[in-house]
Amino acid sequence: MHPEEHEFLKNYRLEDYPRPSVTADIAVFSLHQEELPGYRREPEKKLCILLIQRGNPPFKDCWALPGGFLQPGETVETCAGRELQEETGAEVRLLRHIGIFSQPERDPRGWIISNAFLSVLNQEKLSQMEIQGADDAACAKWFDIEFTQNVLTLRSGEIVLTARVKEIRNQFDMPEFEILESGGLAFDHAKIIALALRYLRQEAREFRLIFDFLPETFTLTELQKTQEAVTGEPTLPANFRRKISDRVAGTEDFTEGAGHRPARLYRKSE
Amino acid sequence: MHPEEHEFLKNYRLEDYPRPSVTADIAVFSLHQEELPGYRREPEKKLCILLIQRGNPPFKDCWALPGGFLQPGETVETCAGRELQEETGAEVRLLRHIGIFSQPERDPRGWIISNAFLSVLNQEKLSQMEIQGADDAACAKWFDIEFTQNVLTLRSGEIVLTARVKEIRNQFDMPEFEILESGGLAFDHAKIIALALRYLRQEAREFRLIFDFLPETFTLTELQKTQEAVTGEPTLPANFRRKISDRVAGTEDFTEGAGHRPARLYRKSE
DNA sequence: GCAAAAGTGTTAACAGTACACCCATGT
DNA sequence: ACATGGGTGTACTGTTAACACTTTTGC
Repeated sequence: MHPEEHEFLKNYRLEDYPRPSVTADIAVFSLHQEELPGYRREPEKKLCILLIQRGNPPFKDCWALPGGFLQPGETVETCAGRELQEETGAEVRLLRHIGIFSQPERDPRGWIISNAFLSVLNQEKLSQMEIQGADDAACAKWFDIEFTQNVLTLRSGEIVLTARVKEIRNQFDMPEFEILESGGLAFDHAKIIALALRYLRQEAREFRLIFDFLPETFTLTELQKTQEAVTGEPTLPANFRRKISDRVAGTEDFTEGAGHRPARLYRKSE
Repeated sequence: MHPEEHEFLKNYRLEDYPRPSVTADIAVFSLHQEELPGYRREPEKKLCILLIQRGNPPFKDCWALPGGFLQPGETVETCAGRELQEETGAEVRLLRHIGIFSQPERDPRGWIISNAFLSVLNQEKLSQMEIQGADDAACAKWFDIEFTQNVLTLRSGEIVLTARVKEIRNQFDMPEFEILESGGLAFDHAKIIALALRYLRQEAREFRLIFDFLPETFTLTELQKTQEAVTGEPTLPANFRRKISDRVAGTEDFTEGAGHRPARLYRKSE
């Protein structure tokens, strides 16, 4: 650095200008298995999302996405990874930045802008996982997701959260969701969830991100059911197999004891 | 709001925690016409980007994307729109958020995180436009863009800026560009430009964002040449016309005096 | 006439859809 | 035996790429 530059920087005071607080909020998706009657039947897979019940105002007792404040020395990605790891105890392998939410009045505490991330947790880890209580001892739960005709429904046992949204374009033609009605969800998190879900579904239709729900090796039917659970659209098995064929590599292992012909196990290729 | 919540908020001090400065930086693209010899020839279109020469340290005299600090009461989108409008004098109709850059050491002035945006300026306005000097009286120029084999070359008259980059995935599998070499570009702006360009090309291949380079009505050949200039890939006219046919609506107007058969003018449909 | 762009038609290759069919297994 | 998922083949349809060809203008 030139001496001139050094001199300039010494006199430069970022603190003289107002600054916002910055957070990372993460929409973490996973799959929830539901056993079906009949010893041969494959369990049904359902898409679910992790939410945390707020222990403090604002939006006390409402449900919110896991997340937290950006700290000095970290990037927004590492912040998202750290917060999620603290919350779930699981290693975070995948993040996607899906938007930034900076409406001035979005948080009653003041000027707080949120980086929204998408993540996917391996189903295997999910079942082993003990969800850690957050720092403020609030409780965390996985909610099954339904999202049709602009109505988002989240269910966890007795708890049912719903939100009605509308897909719009802002003044700069950017795609956004507007909240028409929201019950039980904190802040603008219904918007974030809707956006994350739209992103995830788009990716899953193009055979991306679906591998991250499953263990290292899997059967093609498991992979297909995963795609169907995420997108909400059924596929014909024969066609799915052909389209996926150059994205997977077969192993020499097969499933056993399933009451039907053994299935070859595959892994992601490339 | 409950009285309890109100009480809590009164005692809550966001200022007690460290906060970063937040900026919006915009990669604005447009087309630059180049006349060709022969009275019948269509002028060649070249993709270009607006850069501003920094008048102050850090990176004094280097070239940077237009942008500025987020101010209280605005969203990052309106900040980007405002900064760009101040810089170019033109109305900003389109923005896309393409990423957030928050490496702690990215700006020597301190903790500054940047929201990267993509925008497109109508070619018509570009030719009328007098580029305004920035507040710090630095100069702004349009640079022609080349980006092949991971080498980014920006040219404006005598000035040539080059950067060598590499597309990588970070620890969370997020796509990123790493700067291997960068001459004359400030901060990490080579990364941002590479990411914006990749995004723009992807969109243009799928017939999006290309309309924003042109006036309300245009000929199909102009639209095709626009797509080719952006993606860097040639197309066969007959095939282009078929694929675009349901995204445009024909008008009753035709071009005149071009030295060849008149072309129908179209507008974007839907 | 001629060069340039405007615009239409044709074909072969390819990808996507729907469906029929056989295989292998545990109870 | 049979229900269930594993897996292959095939006919049909729509999309895409490549190329040939005609039209219309200004000089």
